[in-house]
Amino acid sequence: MFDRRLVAVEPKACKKFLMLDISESVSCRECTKSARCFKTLIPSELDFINQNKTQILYRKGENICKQGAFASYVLYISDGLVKLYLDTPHNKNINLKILKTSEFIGLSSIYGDNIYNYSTVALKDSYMCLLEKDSFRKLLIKNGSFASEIIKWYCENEKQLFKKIQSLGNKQMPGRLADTLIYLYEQSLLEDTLFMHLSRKDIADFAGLSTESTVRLLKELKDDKIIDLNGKQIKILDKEKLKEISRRG
Amino acid sequence: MFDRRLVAVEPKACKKFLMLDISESVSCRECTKSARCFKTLIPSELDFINQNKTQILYRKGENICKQGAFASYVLYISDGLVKLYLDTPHNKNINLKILKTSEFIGLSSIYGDNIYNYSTVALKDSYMCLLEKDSFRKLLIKNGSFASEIIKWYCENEKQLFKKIQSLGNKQMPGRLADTLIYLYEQSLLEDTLFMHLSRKDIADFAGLSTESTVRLLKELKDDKIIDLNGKQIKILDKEKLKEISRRG
DNA sequence: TCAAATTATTGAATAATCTCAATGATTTTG
DNA sequence: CAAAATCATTGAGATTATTCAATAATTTGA
Repeated sequence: MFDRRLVAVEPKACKKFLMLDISESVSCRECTKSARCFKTLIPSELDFINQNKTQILYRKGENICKQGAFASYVLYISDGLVKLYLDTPHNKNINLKILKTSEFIGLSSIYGDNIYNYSTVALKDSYMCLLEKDSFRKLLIKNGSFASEIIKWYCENEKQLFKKIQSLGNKQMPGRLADTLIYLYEQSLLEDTLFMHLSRKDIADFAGLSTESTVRLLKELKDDKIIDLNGKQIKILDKEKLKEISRRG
Repeated sequence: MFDRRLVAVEPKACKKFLMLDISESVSCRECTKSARCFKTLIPSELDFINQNKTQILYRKGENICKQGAFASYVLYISDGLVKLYLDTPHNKNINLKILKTSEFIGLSSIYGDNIYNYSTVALKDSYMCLLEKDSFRKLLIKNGSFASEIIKWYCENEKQLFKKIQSLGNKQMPGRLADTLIYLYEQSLLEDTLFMHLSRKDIADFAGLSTESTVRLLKELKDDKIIDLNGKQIKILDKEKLKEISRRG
């Protein structure tokens, strides 16, 4: 899976700590978890990235990046599960995405304000590669195919954000929750422990609802046999009906 | 400004018609309205774009692209003013952006689904360059600096969308309207006729409110001497207070 | 393992926002 | 220019969604 030769530093010193890579990490050439865009790189370019990266383990619950913080790296999930969200005061965040192995975090810091525009937190222990922004930038300029793959990512990303805006902007509670459940369910197909890592508040923050409203609606959906609730585990029994609810708004 | 050698075709035949370019349009090499990214192109690349573009005039009120429609071109505003919005049923759209001269429309169709993910409408008569997607793609691959400039655009774009999500997702009416007014006011500094082209419903659709709520809140802001209303014209008298309202949500 | 802390659930009251309907103002069109 | 159409404004009532408070269930940590 990933390089296991990692050692925890001061495991009891504080609740949230980093595991530092004290060994040679997997080189980019041999990495089996590489994103599609890396396929466009020639070996010397891969080596170049390899020389400008660090591997780190983030523990479950740790913030990987924090909205507003100085963005020194582009992060790449070499193996993990991450929640991406917009930070707001009053403990009412907006969850945007679940990120899984082989996805980037903080791409926009390459050319943006040099700060992260969102926060991310590890939903389970996650191994990350930290790539230097400068190196990344150099590669983009040198290799148009690589840059094109990044642009492809942005196209998809934009589409997702539009969907979110549509959902928040003119759907009512049932539609918003349906959108959320459909999204999370699809993610859970790729990462079957997903729901075990999500609280009701997490789901509420995805849908832009209060936790209480979310709980009530989930119960209704259960009573209508559209979903099945079993503790944190959620299963969709009638996806068509959910989609219909999503459509109606 | 732009090439005036344009002739209306069948001006009385239908309310909405295109003016077709029956002359040589301004070549990309000489164009003074070019986006920053075009500066990264060498003359032969500019000529290449030039050979693969068409110029068209869209009349005020005409749809330039329609969400869900087949996306054959990337559009570039050579001179104009455009509203970008998400189409929804029940006549309740979400306005996302005001686009002005030198901005792109439909960039994401380059690598996305081959359909537009949003609609755009000309707020005033607008001259557009239609660029072939294929040519655009070829340039991206060939010229990493060009691609990097496009990525820069995406970074900024993403930031704006996050802002929108924050606003819709956890601000109440006053905060959402304040965000909208601040945004539109800044745009109006660059295009002073802007407000004359916007109805109350347009403003409401930017803020994600009903038209009636928008009207009521605008009146309150006027009574509090935070803005000045004069028909369609809106002026901000106390930007700090508006920002405070935006912050409070 | 047990107590403390956190998370989930439920109901009732409250607040936010929208819809509908009516009227006035402005713009468009023949 | 006058009628028609569209847009702006206002109030009242209905709807949607949140908050607060209380309790139950689950998880965490010593």
